[in-house]
Order: sequence, then C-alpha cells, then structure tokens
Amino acid sequence: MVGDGTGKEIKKLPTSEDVAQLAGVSRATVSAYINGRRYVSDKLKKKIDRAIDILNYTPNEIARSLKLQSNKAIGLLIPVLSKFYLPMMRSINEKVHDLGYTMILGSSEEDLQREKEVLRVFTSKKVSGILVVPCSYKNARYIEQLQDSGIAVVQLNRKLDRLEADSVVSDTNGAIHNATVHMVKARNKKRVMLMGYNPAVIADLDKRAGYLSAVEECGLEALIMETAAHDPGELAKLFSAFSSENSVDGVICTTRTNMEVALQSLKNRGVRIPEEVSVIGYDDPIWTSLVDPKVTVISEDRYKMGDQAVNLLFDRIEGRYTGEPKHILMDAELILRES
Amino acid sequence: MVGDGTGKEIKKLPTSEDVAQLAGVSRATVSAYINGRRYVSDKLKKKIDRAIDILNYTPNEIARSLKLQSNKAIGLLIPVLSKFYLPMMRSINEKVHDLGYTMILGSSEEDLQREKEVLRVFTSKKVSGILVVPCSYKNARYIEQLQDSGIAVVQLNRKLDRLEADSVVSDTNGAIHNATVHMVKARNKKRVMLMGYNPAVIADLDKRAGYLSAVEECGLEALIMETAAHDPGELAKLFSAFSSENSVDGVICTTRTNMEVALQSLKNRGVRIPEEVSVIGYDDPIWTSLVDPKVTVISEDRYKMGDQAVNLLFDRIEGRYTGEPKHILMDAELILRES
DNA sequence: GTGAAAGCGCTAACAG
DNA sequence: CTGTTAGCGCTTTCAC
Repeated sequence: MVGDGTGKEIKKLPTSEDVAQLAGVSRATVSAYINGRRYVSDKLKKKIDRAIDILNYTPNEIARSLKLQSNKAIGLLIPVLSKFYLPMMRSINEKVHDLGYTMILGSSEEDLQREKEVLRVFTSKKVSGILVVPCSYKNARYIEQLQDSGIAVVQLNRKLDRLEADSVVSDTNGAIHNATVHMVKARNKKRVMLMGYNPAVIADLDKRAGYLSAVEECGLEALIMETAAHDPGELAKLFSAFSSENSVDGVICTTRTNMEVALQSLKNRGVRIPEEVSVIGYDDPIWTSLVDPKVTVISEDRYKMGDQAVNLLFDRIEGRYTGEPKHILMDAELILRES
Repeated sequence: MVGDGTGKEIKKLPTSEDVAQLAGVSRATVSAYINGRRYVSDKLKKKIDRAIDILNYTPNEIARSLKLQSNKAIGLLIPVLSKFYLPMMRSINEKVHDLGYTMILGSSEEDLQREKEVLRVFTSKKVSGILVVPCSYKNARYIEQLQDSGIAVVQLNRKLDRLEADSVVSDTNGAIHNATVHMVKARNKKRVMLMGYNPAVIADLDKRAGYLSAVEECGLEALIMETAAHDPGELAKLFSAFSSENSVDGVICTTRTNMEVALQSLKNRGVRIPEEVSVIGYDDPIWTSLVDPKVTVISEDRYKMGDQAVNLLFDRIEGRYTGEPKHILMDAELILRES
C-alpha cells in the first residue's frame, strides 16, 4: 500500500498461462474450458475455476480478437448525437450487451470525410459489424468494400439507393401522406401546411414527397414553410415566420422541435386547436398526451427500428443469413388524438 | 464479380508485411515510419507511401493494441441512455475523435451488477481510460482495482465519497439553494415547493439538501412533492398531484421533465406565472426562452462537464498528471427570465 | 539508418 | 480427453 516515491505500481494482469500453471493444466485446456470448445473433465474444471477465482483472471479480449481476426464489437455511426437517435441507441445497446458485444459509437457530423474516417477507425478495430446512418452517397463504394472484407453492414434510418446493404427505414413518405389526407378528409381542412421542411435533410425529401402527393390527390394547394439548420437562431426565425402566418387551417410538423414551435406559437396567439387550426405533430414524447389538447402525432417506433437493424446485423455476423440485402420499411403510425 | 456458388469471397486485408515487401523494406521500417518513432530516409518514405496507397493498407489496431497492451479507446459508462447525458456524450465524442481514440459506450441501467459487468468488458478490451457515472457505492473498490491496473478513471456527474478518482460534478446543491433563496428574497414568495424529488436518485439527495438549507435559512416551511421512477404512469400521477396543489406560490422543479409537467399544469389551470406562482425550471432547452412567459431555469452546462471530464481523463492517460485525485465542482447557473 | 527476431495473450490444429 | 506448438499483426530491442 505504501508507494515507493515513483508513483503508482501497476500490477500486471494474470494471463491464461498463469491460470494454467496454478491449475496445473495447459493453456489450451483453460481456453477450451472458457470458450466451451471441447470437453473438459469436471476435475479440471474445478481446478481452473479456482485458479481463475484466486487470480481474478479476465481473458484479454485483444489477444482473442487478434487470433480470431474479429472483435466482439460493433460500430454505430450516426450523423449527430441527438435525441432523435436515442431510442435506436437504446435497443441496439441492449441487444449488443446481451450478446456480450460492445458498441463503439461515432458521429459523422454530416460530413462525408469524417464519415469515412470513422468507418476506417471501425475497421481498423476489426468490428464485426457496422450500423450506419449514412450521410452521403459518396461513401457507398467504400462501404461495399468493407462488406467485401467481411464486415456486416446495415443501414439505419436512411437508405442509399446505390448501396447494396440491408436497411431499416421508416416510411415517412407514407406517414406524412396519410397525415395530410387525414386532415383533409377527416378534419375537413382546406389549407394544410407542411411546416419546417429542411431541404438539406435527406429524410425531409421523403416527407415533402408524401405531402405533395397527398395535396395533389386532394386537389389542394401546396403550402410549405421551409427552415434551415437546427440552431436556436433558425428556430427563432421559424417561430416568428409561423407566428405571422394565419391563413392555414392545418399544420403538419416535420420534427418534434418544429411541433413544439408550432404549438407554442398557436397557443400564444390564442388560436383554438383543432377548431381553427388542426395540428399533427411528429414524434411522440410523453407530454403530447398530457397537454391540452392532446396532440395527434406521427410516431415512428425508433426503438423498434434499432432493434430490427441490430437483428439483421447479427443475422449476418453470426452467419444465419447470407443472401441478398433485406430492406425493411417500417410503418409510421398516426396516433389520433385531439389536436 | 461472379460468385463461385459458395457465397462472398472475403479479401484478406494487407498487413505491414505486405507493405514492407512491396516497398522493399522491412516491417520495422514501415512501423517506424507510420508511428514516427525514428528517422526514415525520404526515399524509403516515398516507397512506403506508395505501397500503402496501392494496397490501401490500414494498420491493424488490434495487433497494435496487443503489443502495446493498451487500446486507443475509452469507455463511457452511463446509467441510462437518456437525453440528459447527450451534451456530455457530445463533448466527449469530439475530444475522443480528435485524439484518434474511439469511444465504447455502455449503460448500467442503474444496476450494480450490470455496472460491474460493463466495467469488466471495458477492461477486457484494454481501454486506456473510463468515464463513469457511477450507480452504486458497491463498485468503488472494484473501480480502484482498475486504476491499480493502470486504467485511468474519471467520475462524471456523480461522485462517490469512497472512491479515490478524479471527478467532475455540478453543484446542484448550491444551485437549488440559490434558486430557492432567489424566489424568497427577490420574488417575495413564501411557500416555495421542491417539486419532483425522487429519493431513489443520488443527485436528488443534493437537490433536497440545497432546498432544505435554503428554506431553513429563510425561516420557511419545507414543501416537497415526491415522485418515483421516470415512466409515463408516475408522470401522470405527478401531474395530477401537482394539479390539485394550490397553496404554493413558488415551484422549483428537479428535472426538465418535471418542469414540463409543472408548466403544463399551471397553464391548464389558468394560473398566472409568475404573479400567482413563480416557476424555476431545471435544464435549459431551447423552448424555455421561446415560450410565454420565458422561464427562469437552473442550467448545468453539461457539455462543458463532459469536456472537463475527458480532459482530466486524457491528462491521466497521457501521463501529464499523476497526482492526487482532482475534483471539479461546476457551478450551475441560474438563468433569470420571466417565470 | 535499417533489418532480424522475439514476443504481446490467445486459439486451434495436430499429436498423443 | 489433454498438452504441445505455431502463429494472428504489430512494435521494439539489439545488431549490423
């Protein structure tokens, strides 16, 4: 316990050799026992257990990975660490943990170059698989190379047409389409706006498409309020733009934050919801069912998306599936409430 | 491009040996060049660069880690993947990426046993350091063992008294104290409630303590509304309990969600803020400055907390600091607005 | 200034 | 059934 003036003493960790020695067996037997790769007699098992216990031995995963040429780890690459991805991260984290894998997290920050960097790091760490929310078509070729080198890849939340890899995305196009039609047919609204469309976001293209096809189908005018990046300044601009808009009787919000902006603005102005203006929000946080009026929302089950994706990934990693890419399109639910 | 009926062909990745061979040098030289460990003549550098390029060589980090007995990775262990930790994750992710490290993410789910499991996995992967939001005193000894074996450890957001490791926590005690006093002295409120206290959460003990010391100092009655876990059911209970409470003239919320509940309830009831009831929220999401009235909040700069923690960690990892544990207590700011 | 060779801790043939 | 042995790909003394 007393130092020698040079700082901490670092205990060298025990190796399988140490365990073998103490148990009076060979390293091979220790390895076989730990990994359950072949029969080991009860007597030796006991001895080994005891030795492991005494030494407090933990296998060195690095050495194991080097030998096996694969790491019990998967990489998760998302554009930004935002709350949007949390539900997916949760389901992924659970499955990964249950299977004894670890999750390496990286963000591309929507930057093509950085995306590639992170992917490169993942591969240098020999991850068994990668879950990626791609940020650019440009890396499709590179990702296919990774697959060729034996790394399983699943696209999450965004799907590149030119990338031959499993994918799990939600049907935002259909969801927005249905929501718009619902406003018109069931609520009898005539001037329905798509609020908060951001042309820089890949997913928003789908939302726009769904909206446009719906208004066309209903013979109405397309009313789109654009916005830009997700910083406070832009949000304030959106807030004031929306607040001086009083010709619409229906609002479809493209994101959760935009829904907050819209609701806040309407309440401030004393606009009655849904009599004067009907609102359909995006995403379904707890409070949407607590507030007055309870708000109708489009809800993507992102927890489940993550779950599906990680299932596809492990099907590949563990060799249960080796065929053509599977593409899962998840329905986004329209949760009807009062707004 | 044409398969042979047996499925994918997996290309073996090039090794430093391949590079050396192609460049006509030895592995030692390749290694030395890549890591800048010793002088290499320009001529050889060129050759090596060319070979690396041709082969598209990426060093195998696993082999590197085995040799060096340390992985360019750090582990981040948080209780749950909630939005509370996102700002910290962002700053940590940035620094880690900049330094060429990777971040392994794990969650304890507030479970003692699982916390230990995750820590064990981190060590088996030979992470260079660990950032941990501890969930129990019980693992303090184990964590100290990790330090003894050479792994740097920094506690984040929560600090165990009996754990000799660097820490970065925010001064919630002081923040709640100040907020309470502010309500009484500056707003002239007499019945100030601490709303949403959850005795099961370590941090809430501090909040309670700060609140109690303040009401005592002001000679007021302590009014604490308790709540339990973070599920929708409990939240609804809290909402209704708070909604039938009309004897208070000031509310201090313990979390962001609780703030949403309180504001929503007061608005529903048509209670004027802050004339009838003054509200101080916790956490500072964008909308707090957009709504009417703009809400006064206690704001922990969690991005900065993560930054500080990761700085301490790398000071240890890279040997710039080897002394006694450092404990950073970060001020939580009271952002005065209208509520 | 550069190369040869040993070894990090583990697994998997191959013997016995 | 269990032990011996040969690497996995890299870094690093130690010679040249």
